[in-house]
Amino acid sequence: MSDLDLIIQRLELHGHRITASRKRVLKALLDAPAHFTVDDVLRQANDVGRATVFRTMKLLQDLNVVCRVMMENGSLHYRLSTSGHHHHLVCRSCGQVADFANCDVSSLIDQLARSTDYQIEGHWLEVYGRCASCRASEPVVAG
Amino acid sequence: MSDLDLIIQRLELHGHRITASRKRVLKALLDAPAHFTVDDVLRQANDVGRATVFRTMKLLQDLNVVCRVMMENGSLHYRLSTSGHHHHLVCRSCGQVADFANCDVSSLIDQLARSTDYQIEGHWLEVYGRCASCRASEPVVAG
DNA sequence: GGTTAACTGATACTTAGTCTCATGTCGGAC
DNA sequence: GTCCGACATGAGACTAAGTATCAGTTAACC
Repeated sequence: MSDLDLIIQRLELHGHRITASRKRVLKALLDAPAHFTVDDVLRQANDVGRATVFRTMKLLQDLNVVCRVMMENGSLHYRLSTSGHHHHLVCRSCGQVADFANCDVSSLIDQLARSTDYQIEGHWLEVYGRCASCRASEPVVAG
Repeated sequence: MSDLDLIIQRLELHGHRITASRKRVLKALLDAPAHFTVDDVLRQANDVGRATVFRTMKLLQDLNVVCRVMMENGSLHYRLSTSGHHHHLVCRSCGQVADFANCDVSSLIDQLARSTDYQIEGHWLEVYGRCASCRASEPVVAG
């Protein structure tokens, strides 16, 4: 079963219709590079209306088909979502994104819950750095 | 020395001019509640131009006078910045924001650096939950 | 094939922020 | 004290990202 079929199945399972526009958006996503903007999808699936692309992206977020990556400049990118809860490690130089799921924030969370009297229910973590290949090609400035 | 004077000093120190518009923006910030949007500042300092308010807010970010808080709905709020590096704990019910600086993400960072071959240079963490008073007034639904 | 609720797309609108450029003004030099 | 240039301002046009509206279309179930 292809990735496309799997996503379609998930849509059906949640009572959403499989329409031509949705299929076109899905194909655009699956053909896209590792991360992309809504605008990239609009250009790729250029016969699908703007509003529909936005609606579809939101739907796919709700179904955990895609997730959002906050780039360091504040712009939002999207990415096919592999696992459930995970975070992103974004390369400042080339923009490459790596996922990580071993999110060891739980001890911090426990500590916070005790010290602040908040009941902690969620968190959003993005990590920025430079990937191996960028480090190799742009040697660190002596300091 | 007042908070206003301290900020003005910091502006001067970095070679920025102290203008009437900047002072009006600063007063609006200091009078504002714990967190606010650029729009709130615009309304408060309503004789200062839109572009100037945005420019001033950016300048104050660069000088670490204010910091940005990402609300869970994706909208950006601002907040007078107390310490240096810190994170926010946002109440989902009332929007109250608490700072925390004991950011114990370093072990996670070390772990990530080893496993991913990225050189980690920064991170952005926001934590969401419910504050003590909201928990008291809205008892948890049985489940 | 008919029905209908869900979906679509054109378009107008909103929000958040940037760009441009003519005009204004801070503050150091004299 | 006033001169002057670089810095700052504000009006308004523009951009980007997303939402709202609504008449028309269509998938899915019978």
